[in-house]
Amino acid sequence: MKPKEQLFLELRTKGFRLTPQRERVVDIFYNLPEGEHLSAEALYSILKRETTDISLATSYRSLKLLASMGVLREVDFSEDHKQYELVRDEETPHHHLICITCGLAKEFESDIILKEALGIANGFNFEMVDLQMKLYATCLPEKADCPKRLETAS
Amino acid sequence: MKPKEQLFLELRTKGFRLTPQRERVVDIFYNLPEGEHLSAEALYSILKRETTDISLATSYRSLKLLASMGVLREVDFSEDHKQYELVRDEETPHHHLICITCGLAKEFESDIILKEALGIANGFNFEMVDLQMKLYATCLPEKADCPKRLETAS
DNA sequence: CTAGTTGCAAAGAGTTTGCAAGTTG
DNA sequence: CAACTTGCAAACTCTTTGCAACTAG
Repeated sequence: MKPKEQLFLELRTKGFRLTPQRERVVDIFYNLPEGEHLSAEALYSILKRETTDISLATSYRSLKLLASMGVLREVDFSEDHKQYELVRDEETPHHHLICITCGLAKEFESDIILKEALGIANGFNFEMVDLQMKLYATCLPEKADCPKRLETAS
Repeated sequence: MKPKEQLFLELRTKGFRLTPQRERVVDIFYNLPEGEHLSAEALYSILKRETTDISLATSYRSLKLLASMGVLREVDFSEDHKQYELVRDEETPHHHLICITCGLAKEFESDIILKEALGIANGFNFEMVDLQMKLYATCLPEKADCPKRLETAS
């Protein structure tokens, strides 16, 4: 992703201000392991936990702002919470495998799917803008790398 | 999809009752062109328009009930409204191409995508349960079969 | 300084639920 | 009739917003 300094400059250029809250929000996302996502609530509680004074409203506002600047992307697989992830520059569209047992979401990419999707959009006379696939699954009993699975397996 | 009579029988078997409201809801979905979806609000206003006395709450409740029986499926591409579609029996997982200009959703299937998804789930040691792909797109200027596009095109 | 930002609490949108009255089987 | 459903309105959840106090540049 773009260096933080560049992002901060971009903020100012657009007439926005670099507040401590925004700085921390950016930090959190830049340090988030690739493939992880945060909701406004989750972001809020992380920030609360680590001294940073922030309100839930500001958490929501920062996410919206950063998403509108193309720094974050809204992804929606947890039904009721919108989640946000960092947009990384090298990136090709990626998809999510969501464990219906524990809710864990893993990312993956696929050229085959991408190519097929482009072709399909074309066939409908549409131009593809974004692609999101959600693959709901349960982990197999033998290889239980899903924490919840171990609990429920009797 | 399964014959209405069978569905009604199934209702009774499970201790549910066949109320006029439920009967109409089922009718509406059975007569809906393949690939169309309804939200609770939309269903409610269709039913209101055509004499059937129904409340919004019952509209929500019927959708939930029918979804829990596997008659309807929840699909979520319009951000804020949950939509429901009829589950048709012959069906393979299908996907949605969503026009970001007018919101129109077209359905499509793809063996290639299905096969790829199965393989990927397997690679993660997961068993695929459901697959939903959302392909966001705009229609191409030359072939504007999207109503809104014509308006906005200056 | 002054325009942008924050926190708070109130307002909104979509959905669910408690309850008394009404229906189905 | 008894159990299930309905309509209504109130409650809930997630998110947005108005406003006065605050702050970055």
